[in-house]
Amino acid sequence: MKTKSRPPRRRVPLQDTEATVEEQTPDRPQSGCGSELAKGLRSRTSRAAGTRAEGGRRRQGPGSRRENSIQRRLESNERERQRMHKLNNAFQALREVIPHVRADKKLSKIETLTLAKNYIKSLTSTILTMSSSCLPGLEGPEPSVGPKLYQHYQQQQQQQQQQHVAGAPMGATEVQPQGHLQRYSTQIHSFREGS
DNA sequence: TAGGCCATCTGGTCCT
DNA sequence: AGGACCAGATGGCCTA
Repeated sequence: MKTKSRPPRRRVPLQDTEATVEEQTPDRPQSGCGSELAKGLRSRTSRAAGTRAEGGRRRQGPGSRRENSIQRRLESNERERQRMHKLNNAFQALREVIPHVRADKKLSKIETLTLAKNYIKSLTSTILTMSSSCLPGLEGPEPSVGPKLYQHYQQQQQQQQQQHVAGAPMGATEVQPQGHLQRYSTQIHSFREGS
């Protein structure tokens, strides 16, 4: 297990591999895995760009098909990195809202997901216990109770909207316990819309 | 040193 | 066609 976070690894571009040594983190030499293409590319390009005046092949300059292919690959790698960074940010955000015993120890991804699932279950159970009298038909801590709870919330929202349209004023001092649910609802809708 | 965790690259597949 | 997503491979870092 880890006790401290690591600095992000630096990528080593497939092109100009040798020229980018200074990009590497000092205590974190480059991962060799992704460099296979770079190695092959380096050896091949050095041949192509080298002193081979003899022989038939025209030198692969910028704009060639292979150069374009490599460029696309590099762009794809960059997008993939960004995607993984976003995923990791989401994991971090999740870690920060999950209570766990050892706050000094960073949760792994699998621990984060497992704890989050259990946390949601326990919260759902708590809600049901506290409000079972007001939410008929939602008794019991069953796995599918989350969607039911949300369904009930939606019904409540519709009723409130109807009342509002009918002119029934919402009490000015009325407590709004659905703040988080409201956000949850908005988020679900935005996910559905792909935003 | 082994094992766990992670970042990154890569090629395939799906989706828009 | 191009981007998003996914899973496998690889290798580095850290801890027990």
